[in-house]
Amino acid sequence: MKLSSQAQAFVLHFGEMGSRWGFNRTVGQMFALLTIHPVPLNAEQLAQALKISRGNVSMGLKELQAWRLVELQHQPGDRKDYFTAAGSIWELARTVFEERRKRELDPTLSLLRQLLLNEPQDEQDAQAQEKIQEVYSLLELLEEFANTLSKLEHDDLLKLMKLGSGIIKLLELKNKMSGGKTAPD
Amino acid sequence: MKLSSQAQAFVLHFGEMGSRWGFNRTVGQMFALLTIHPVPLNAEQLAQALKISRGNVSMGLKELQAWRLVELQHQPGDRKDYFTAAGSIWELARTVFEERRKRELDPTLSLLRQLLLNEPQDEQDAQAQEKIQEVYSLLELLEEFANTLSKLEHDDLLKLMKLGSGIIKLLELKNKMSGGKTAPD
DNA sequence: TACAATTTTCAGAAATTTCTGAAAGTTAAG
DNA sequence: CTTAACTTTCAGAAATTTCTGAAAATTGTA
Repeated sequence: MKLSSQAQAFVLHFGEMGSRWGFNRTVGQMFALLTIHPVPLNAEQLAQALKISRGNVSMGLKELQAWRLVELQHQPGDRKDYFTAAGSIWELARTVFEERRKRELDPTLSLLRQLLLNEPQDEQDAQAQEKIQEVYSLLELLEEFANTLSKLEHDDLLKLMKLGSGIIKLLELKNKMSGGKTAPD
Repeated sequence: MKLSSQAQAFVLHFGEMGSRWGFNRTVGQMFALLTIHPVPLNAEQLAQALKISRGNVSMGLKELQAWRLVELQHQPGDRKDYFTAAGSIWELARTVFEERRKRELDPTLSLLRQLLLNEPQDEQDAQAQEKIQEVYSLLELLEEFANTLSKLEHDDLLKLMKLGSGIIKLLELKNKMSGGKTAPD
């Protein structure tokens, strides 16, 4: 398990970025390594390549599985578990996007929904309630939009992302066609 | 500085979510409080309301200013600095979105660009290079898309986000207009 | 200029997160 | 059933992050 210098730099960087993306350094490194490495790796190999303990690898793999980012495989005649990144780069990106939406948006939506059920007790509460409603509406819209993007076919998503400022023209176009009313769901 | 029970819950929750959104607990709480509170607050009030030290408030405010999420104000005849959330909920959301793009995407794009300059030294390097190129292309596209969204007028953004699955029809429409050809569904 | 009000800094303390490695658990094969 | 190969767990150690509070710096006012 000798890493090419390119792979090495890639792996270390994803370790450092890890915390910004929702996991810790070693989990980030493991994910990067499994993504860039052409063939599946077992826990021993991961531990050796990243110079971390066997136990740490086990915990990291558990987390990556919870994120649905890695896939377990078996090699005939070998009892060890082998792992690879779960799918293409695009599929991985989608998965990260979806998991982050779940972790970053859902708990907040759920709490705010809860708070909005309470009857405001006084003027102060009522003011807070208003703000909470605003935040809730925005996050809900964001969640739905993220959902829509998640469900798009690869081709459509690509097209959309490549539109650039052309997106404005398209929105105008739509306005003309439908006379200004928003699409049904 | 007594918080309504609603505000209390809101603030505590944003503290807990803080780390997922890129800041720590107290910074998250401070942001939530400044967002939900109807009038500007000074450092002393923040410290008291959140039961944290004055020094911690100072550091937190510095960070929130780096994120461009709070605004400094002065009250006539009072030497203290007063702070509020920088703009409406929508403006704040945009700012968080942009800052996170900067922190989560830019450093990686920059590293990958760097790596792609290196001539692969061997077969292994070449394989890694290919993966790196794939990741780079995707993140670059994502960055551009995020940029496009950032620059949209509020109205257009709202329209886009509300499109739901209508977005597919719009993409088809665009296809027809520009003579592109893809099989209809 | 001197002073008092306020903010910032930062060394060390406290809290939290991550990591290790030995022990316990699991599983396939004989 | 037994054993050996492997994986998981988890208590405590190590590393990292966050927080405090006293001292230093800054700033407006007289």
